[in-house]
Amino acid sequence: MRELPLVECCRPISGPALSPEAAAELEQLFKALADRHRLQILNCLLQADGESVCVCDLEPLLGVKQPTVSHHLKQLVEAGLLEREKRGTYAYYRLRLGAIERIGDLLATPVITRAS
Amino acid sequence: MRELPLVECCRPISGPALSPEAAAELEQLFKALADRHRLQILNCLLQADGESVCVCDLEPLLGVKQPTVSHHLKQLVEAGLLEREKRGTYAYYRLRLGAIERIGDLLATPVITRAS
DNA sequence: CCATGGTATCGATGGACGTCGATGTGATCT
DNA sequence: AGATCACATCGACGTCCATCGATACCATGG
Repeated sequence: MRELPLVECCRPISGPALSPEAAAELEQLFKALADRHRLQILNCLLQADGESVCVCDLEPLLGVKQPTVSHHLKQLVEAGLLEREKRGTYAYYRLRLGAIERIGDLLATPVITRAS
Repeated sequence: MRELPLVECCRPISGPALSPEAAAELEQLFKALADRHRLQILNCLLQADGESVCVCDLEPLLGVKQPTVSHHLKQLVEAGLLEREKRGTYAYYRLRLGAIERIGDLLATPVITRAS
């Protein structure tokens, strides 16, 4: 039979544990970041200093075909990280303000870390 | 034929663009975070305030079977986020110092963001 | 030394995801 | 209007991954 272990295990999870719903939400955000091509897109947009970038320029940078680029851009938009703007036949994408900072905040605040 | 677009697109990518290798490395880290159960494990360990937690206590918390818990813990160890310590028949896991902070740093430093 | 209990590993299965050719859509130009 | 170009969507294919039952491993207890 089990008695008290050497160290107190995961206490009754007092306080604001990460709820399954909140965990699923965070999961979605990190999934959007968990792809090398999407990371390169974000890096490119960050270097663009807030300016917009069109799809045609990302294709040679990433080394994938155009449908794949569009696919990744859509993922990032749906994750709330990018904004889309159409000018003529071109589609321009830019970072949503504070998107990256929001991620950093999530790691530094009670959402994932302890309560205090 | 293409002429100059309305806004200068992704400039010749001057400076420290995220290399494919660096992007792949970052991808691995975010993949480790892109799962609700692994996020709950991290949250639990953060609440444990640096103390260790054994597998048996995570099983009911996550609502998955023991092999699945071990699988996720292994993922987190391989990602460099957790450390494993065996005491008797129990296996205890704890956060590697500065693991979470390192993630935050990645988002705030030139690795992903612009050079300056 | 055998039984037991906690964990790790293996193998199979079902679902999610990245990729790209083909096609659709909408705007620009002649 | 027809042609062309940029981009989005669709459908299919291959691969990766989370999950869990079965089993192996290992330390402890009787």
